[in-house]
Amino acid sequence: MHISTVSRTFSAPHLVNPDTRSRVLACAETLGYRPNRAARALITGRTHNMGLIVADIANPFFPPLIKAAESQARQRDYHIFVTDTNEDPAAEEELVHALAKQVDGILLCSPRMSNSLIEQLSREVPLVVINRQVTGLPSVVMDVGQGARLAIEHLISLGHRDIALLSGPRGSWTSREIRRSATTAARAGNAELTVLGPNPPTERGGQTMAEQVRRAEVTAVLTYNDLMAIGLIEGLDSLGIAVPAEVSVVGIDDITISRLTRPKLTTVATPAGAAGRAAVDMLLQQDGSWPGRVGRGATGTVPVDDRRTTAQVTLQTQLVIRDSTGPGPHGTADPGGAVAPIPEVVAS
Amino acid sequence: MHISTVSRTFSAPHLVNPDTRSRVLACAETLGYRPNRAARALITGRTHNMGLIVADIANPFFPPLIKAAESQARQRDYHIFVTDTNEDPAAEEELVHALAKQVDGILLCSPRMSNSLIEQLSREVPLVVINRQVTGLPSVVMDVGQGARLAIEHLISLGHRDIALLSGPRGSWTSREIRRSATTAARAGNAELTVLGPNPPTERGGQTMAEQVRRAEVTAVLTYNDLMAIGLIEGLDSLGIAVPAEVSVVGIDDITISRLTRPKLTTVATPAGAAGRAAVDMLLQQDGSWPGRVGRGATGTVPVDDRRTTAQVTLQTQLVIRDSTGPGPHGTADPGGAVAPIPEVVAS
DNA sequence: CCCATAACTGCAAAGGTTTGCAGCGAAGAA
DNA sequence: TTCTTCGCTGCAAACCTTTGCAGTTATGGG
Repeated sequence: MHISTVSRTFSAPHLVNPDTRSRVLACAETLGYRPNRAARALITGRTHNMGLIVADIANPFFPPLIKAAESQARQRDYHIFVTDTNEDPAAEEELVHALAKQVDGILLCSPRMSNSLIEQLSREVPLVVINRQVTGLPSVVMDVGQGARLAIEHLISLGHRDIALLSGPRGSWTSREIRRSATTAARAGNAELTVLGPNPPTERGGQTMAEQVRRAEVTAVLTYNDLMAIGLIEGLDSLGIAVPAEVSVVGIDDITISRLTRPKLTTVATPAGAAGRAAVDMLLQQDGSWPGRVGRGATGTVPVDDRRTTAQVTLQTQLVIRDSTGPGPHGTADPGGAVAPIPEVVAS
Repeated sequence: MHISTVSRTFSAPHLVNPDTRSRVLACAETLGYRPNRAARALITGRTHNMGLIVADIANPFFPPLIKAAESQARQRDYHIFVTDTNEDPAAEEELVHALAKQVDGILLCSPRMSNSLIEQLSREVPLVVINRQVTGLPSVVMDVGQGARLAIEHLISLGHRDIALLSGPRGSWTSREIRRSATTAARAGNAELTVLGPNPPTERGGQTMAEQVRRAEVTAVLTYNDLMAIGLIEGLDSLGIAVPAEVSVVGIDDITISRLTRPKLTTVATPAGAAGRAAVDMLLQQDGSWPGRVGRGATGTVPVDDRRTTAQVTLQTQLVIRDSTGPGPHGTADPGGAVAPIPEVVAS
């Protein structure tokens, strides 16, 4: 019995006689043999792994995305390797290089690198970016612009005119998007928007800004994410400022705990799970157009414009009104009841 | 210039003439060449990757452990691939197999598999188990037994005599440990311990148990982890039962949010970061005794007793008293002030 | 009975790197 | 000068699969 027969029993079972096949399998069983995926990858050019690089695994925003991506990948017979960059752009680049040859593609989630660096890296390994738009690269973004607009409009309808925005980390596309959208929404509603930041996107980041929020003399705050909102509420609390009685706070993400803190957080829900699934599928689709075992191997790169599709998926967001927002100093402009839920929608 | 020279430039720079070396480097730069780690692994038998399998990445207990392990590994020039099993033992086994040939070893964190399966798998790839003890395998455990004892003693000192334990998932070594220790501690203090479970180790798992906790007519509850404690408090709240006025609740883990909920959670702090670092180091140490490129390759397995060291690291835990525990119906037996902090200690 | 076809199986090259061994020239020692 | 030694580089095998091609045997049609 030849090695190639063994190989075929595992990778193309229909090509081998059922008898032989079961003999091989029995033998493999007793020997504890399993095909070496690394060696297989060497020749097929397909590892059946994909990488997922996130900024901070401890941020509760990511786990649902990760889990959704993992289960989607599993269905497609792929495995996902997750790694964490500690919000460090340099670590991001290094990880892409390290993963490049061990995976068939990488999901870049909320990358902090520059656009040009991302484009450059995309010539080395297929990339899909999440929460960012890079020309020529497939991406899935959650429409935080719309979410920020809804949040600001909600605050304005509650009678708030002096609003602060706690922006996110430098290099975050999402943060820029929120800022842009919040600014225009505030202007449209005759409200003043004070931007405070950039800040680390963590609970601590929000907590330490409480003092500055007080000094800014605003009656409402929109934060880059829920973690900062929760931290801010905590910080305001220890300054003796009540939420929402004196200051209203809106977060973004709708992480699990935002339902568990007191007051429960008003926030913009982002469809993290859907984003993870969509990103996996986009990567798999793009992957088909990459050189498998053909091409120049290790040094083989692909001209950016050769890509079949550079689809952009946009996922809708949705305002969830809970207890951290209340009427502003000028009284409520309208009752501000619960906003009709907006269905999760995929556009391209 | 020969390929082997290029190879040496990257893997053994001191063996090549500085001039040649820089010429190679320059050339590699312009060509965008980087050594193919998969191919290298094929021959050296070392991938410089390690796997980390956790039960549920969305459980805030894991991220600090993951991050600590990652940074420790990075210092040792290793990368960590994290994967999630959704609390599913079958997924655990499958992942070990999938990872086996792509990593130099695997960290099994809170595995739900049977001991015998773990031992069997350990013949295929080096394994270190976290939060579990498996004979013959290196492991790092947090002393939750001690933690549970401290928690029960704390409750008893507050005057509680009827205490419930919300146990964790089936197959969890930690849960058995907690139960064992809590039982003896309760008996020693003349308290009655009612065990309720097994339960999914999530917020929902705690929330849905509120009704049963009420029926059990206890005045205090120890839960398998913080997530369940938070869920339980939520559930009791919606039943109109006040914490800690009517029922005291103690969690285990001291996850970040336990400081942010109201009331702030009394809990047993576990040194997750230290555990992650210790596990990485143990794996690296064990790794030295494994057959690299020698041995029978794909089918090569190692007799369990050939292991150099089967060290067991135990990390101390610590009770953190916050606001979710208060005096029981019989009054406080002692003032129950803050317990002196126990330093993080590594024993073997 | 012969030929075409089908169903398997064996052969060998390829994929990118590492590494023991041998070769080569230069420098130093005798 | 001749012999060692040293520093560097080239050669080729090996790692474990996959896969196109060719070979073998059995089967069915003419």
